[in-house]
Amino acid sequence: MNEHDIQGEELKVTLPSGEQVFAAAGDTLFDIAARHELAGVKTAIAARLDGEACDLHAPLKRAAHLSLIQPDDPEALEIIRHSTSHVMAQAVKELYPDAKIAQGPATDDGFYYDFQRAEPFSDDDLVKIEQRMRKIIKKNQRIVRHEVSREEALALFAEEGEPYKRYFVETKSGEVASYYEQGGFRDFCRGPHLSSTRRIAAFKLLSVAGAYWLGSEENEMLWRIYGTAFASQEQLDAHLHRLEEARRRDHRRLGKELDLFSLQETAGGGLAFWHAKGAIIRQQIEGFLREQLQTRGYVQVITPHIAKDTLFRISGHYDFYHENMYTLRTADDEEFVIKPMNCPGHVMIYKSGLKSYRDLPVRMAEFGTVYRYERSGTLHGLFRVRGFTQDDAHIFCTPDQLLEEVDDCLDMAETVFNTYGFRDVHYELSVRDSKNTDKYIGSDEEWSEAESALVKALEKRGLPHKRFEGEAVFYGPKIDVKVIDAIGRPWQLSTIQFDFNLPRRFDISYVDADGQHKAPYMVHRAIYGSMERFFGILIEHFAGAFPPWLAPVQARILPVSDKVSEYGEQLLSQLEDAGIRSELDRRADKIGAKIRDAELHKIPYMLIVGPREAENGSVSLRVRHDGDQGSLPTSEFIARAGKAIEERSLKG
RNA sequence: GCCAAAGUAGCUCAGUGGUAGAGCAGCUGAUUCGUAAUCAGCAGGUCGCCGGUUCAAACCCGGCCUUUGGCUCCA
Repeated sequence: MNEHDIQGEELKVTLPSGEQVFAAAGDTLFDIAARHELAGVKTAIAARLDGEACDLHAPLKRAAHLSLIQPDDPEALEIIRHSTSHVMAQAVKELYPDAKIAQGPATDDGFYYDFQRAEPFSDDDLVKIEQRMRKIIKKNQRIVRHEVSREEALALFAEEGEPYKRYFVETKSGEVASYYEQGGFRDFCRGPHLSSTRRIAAFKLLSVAGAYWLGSEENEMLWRIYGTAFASQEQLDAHLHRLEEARRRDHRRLGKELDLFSLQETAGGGLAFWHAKGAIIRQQIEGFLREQLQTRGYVQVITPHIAKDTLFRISGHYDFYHENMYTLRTADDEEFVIKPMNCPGHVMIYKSGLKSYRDLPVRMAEFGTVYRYERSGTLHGLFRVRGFTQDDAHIFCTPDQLLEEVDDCLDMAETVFNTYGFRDVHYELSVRDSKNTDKYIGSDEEWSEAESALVKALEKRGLPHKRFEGEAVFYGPKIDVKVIDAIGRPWQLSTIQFDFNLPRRFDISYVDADGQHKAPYMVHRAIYGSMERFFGILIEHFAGAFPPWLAPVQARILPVSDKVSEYGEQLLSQLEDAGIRSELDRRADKIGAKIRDAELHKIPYMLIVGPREAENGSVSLRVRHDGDQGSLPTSEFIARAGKAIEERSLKG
């Protein structure tokens, strides 16, 4: 901030090796690095001063630690992408001078830039813009940072006719505004950036979409162009390959192909129909969790789907959740609400009798189906629906039971995720904004007690977590759990969430050892979250190739010819008796075709039978993806498959 | 909800104003076959819906419905 003109002054620079050298103030970081022959000067994307990324050609202003950011550094990607977005904006301005630039940040997996323009951008335009970008990159234009006063920046963008940029200068700039320039294109930007356009090694424009200015529906809609960039063509190709892989695994596509579920236009959007095969999977994932509930001391309850508005007026949902709720009016003019949440119902059950401290903790679970109105544009396969079933539970406990309860929730989540093969799990702790405690319900004591239970439970289990200040909802702190699927995508599944609001609103209590009525702590927790969404995630995680315990059809018998069809029928009933979900391929196809069909249906066990097997009561086992396993007695196969199913193992 | 794109057989998709097509799946028949596609035949469509233009519309125009990609992650 207060860097005075210190041109020429000798400043101490600490190199990554620990060596300390002197450099003149005003020397560029690149020159200093080059002079002292820092490793990778030529390949560096940017520099790092005291840990903070900055331009390679930024002038040295103070004594600092200096290091270089290389292309494989995670920070490098953000810089590469941000610079690519500027080049894209430059290309757009060159091709379509009437376009106004809005904003163009790097994102998690690429970048975008928003433009205002009378005409939308077409796919053909994207191709043209890409070509122009390549030209700009080839020209090796220097990307130069300028620092000017706020007023100069305002004047500059006024002159360029860029109202959106002016808005950003007005709202975001301090006394000094920085802008970057390359090839005559100027963009108000904090940086850092690449030193020249040539440094962009690999990029691709992906799509165009409408996006509201500042994300608000009140505002006009701008055109957003999405793209991505990487440090090398290989990395870009790998990324595009991942996108392709994600498309291949798309649960909407697999759901149709494997006859698992559908969404019916006639019934309305966002309502899932679980077909027979999908329903089998649902029963398995639900049954697994019910076993967990059983062993972990939960009670399982069932609450009504609709309730009088009164219930949701008490809970407060009627007021702050009204626009997401479906309501009904009866002939005798009573209002009913289709439940958007299970918690009020569970609180009513808790409240239905006097509770002693000896009754706590009460762990109340329900696969509760809720309906929430979502705007049509937000619906997305099974991931965003209007009707879904939560594996919901509410724990009512005393303050000294908190830690153990949170710990058990984490333990349950871990057990469950292991079973599905989610090895990589992230924990996120959201706490209140300590500077602004007014907007939260609950006492300071409750908040700190709850937070400490969450933190201690995580620490006790040795689970690293990220902490988000001010991210808690108004009624309590929470832990969100994210899992990483088979192709590296994160999904937020579980949540463990304190609620200081509902116990107050419903005025629930327990009688403590001292005879006093006290308010219990209340914790919401879900492991899968929504059964629909979790199902969608599982379909994509397994690419439809479910492990034996989940597979709707676990084994398919493939007779080599109808000479052994009788043996096939006999085998089918034998397997069914053993509790293995099986099918018999009675078609007159050749064995290769039957195998192909079974593989495409992703059936875990294929049992090929011919005269040899019929002779001695055996099967020739073929395991999905792994191929021929040779012959074995039927009883042995039943034992093997039975074990894999019983143990819920991921492999056959 | 808003913006863009799309909607043709169960599925994937051709079809730019003149008799609606292919592959796969399905059915029938032949083949009786040993680890990812045997051959032949048959059947299958109000071209999302409603209206308009035209001698004539899957195709052009308008409206609606649905789906898809998006809708402030540091300027």
